Amino acid sequence: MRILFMGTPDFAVASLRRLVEDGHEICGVFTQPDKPKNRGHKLLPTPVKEYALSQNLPVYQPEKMRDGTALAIVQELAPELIVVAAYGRILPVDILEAPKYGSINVHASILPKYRGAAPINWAILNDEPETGVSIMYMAQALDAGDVLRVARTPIGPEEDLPSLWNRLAELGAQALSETIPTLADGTAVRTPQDETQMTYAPMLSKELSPIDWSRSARAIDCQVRGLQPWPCAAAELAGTSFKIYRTAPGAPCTQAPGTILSAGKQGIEVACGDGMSLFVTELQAQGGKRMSAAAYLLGHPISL
RNA sequence: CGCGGAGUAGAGCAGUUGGUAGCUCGUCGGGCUCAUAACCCGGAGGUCGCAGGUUCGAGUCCUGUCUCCGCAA
Repeated sequence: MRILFMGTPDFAVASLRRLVEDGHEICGVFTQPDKPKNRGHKLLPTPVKEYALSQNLPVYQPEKMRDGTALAIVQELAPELIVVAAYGRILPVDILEAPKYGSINVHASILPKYRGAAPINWAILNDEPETGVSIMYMAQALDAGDVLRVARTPIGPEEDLPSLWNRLAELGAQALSETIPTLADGTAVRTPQDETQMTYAPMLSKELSPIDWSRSARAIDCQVRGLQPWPCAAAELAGTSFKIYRTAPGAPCTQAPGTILSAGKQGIEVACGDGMSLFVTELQAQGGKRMSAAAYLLGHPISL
């Protein structure tokens, strides 16, 4: 099938790679413009752009989606289908409806749950037992189109975002690969989303970073696992601020939330709000590297 | 050239006004103990990111270069 692909991060690369491997004709790839946002003022291509160029696929990085130029490109490429995966932009309806088979999206949640920009993060933050990917038609409202296929996967009790992210990227690519033939032969089944069950997974921000030790140990652990690789959970311990990358369940305790109970090989044990403690086992100080709490303590002893 | 921090034993750090490199952990050997992630004794392990320069002498000063990281996005 003649496909126009749109995506930006490595999550999308998995799907694009699969389309290429499946032998589809990729007539073009849309990805976000390179932005000079990195340290040192460097322009870095998006992961999708990098992969597309390696495959000699034509890359387009329109600044605006609604000034007509993007639509003109789409019309010239004349795709039979548009596949979108984490593109990061809202597409106007005239683009969505341009191809013969319309436009479908790979979304990392079981719709109608977790519509929006950060579904994987929020699934972990909310301590969901499972999540998945949905392949759906794109409609005018955000992530609201009819669902074509769903694939589910359990979230491990200690799973962090990078792990789940990679698994869902592959799951999404697989589901996408399975869906496209059903569009071509007309066997695709469209299931409207149950709007009453809809929830949003809004974009993350640094405001989510600070750890509130009065929350339960489990909730904080989810916060730590779900906010990677950005913005990361953060906390001040013994007068120094840290990014917290990993924690482990502790034991019952009676001290006030936020109290440091111990600091040693097992990590830094902090009292939480539900009468349980939590071991901070992996962290990063400002300007420092990410390391185990035990290693950090060797050079920066914390006296209780 | 967006701001800033850092590169010293396997790991995390210290090293004052330049004078033959220390700490904690780990590691190896020995000991104690019913036992141990505990404790005691002893040992190994570093051309101090790289390249130049100043100096009688530089981890410590100067210049250049590479790499990593925090902020900001």
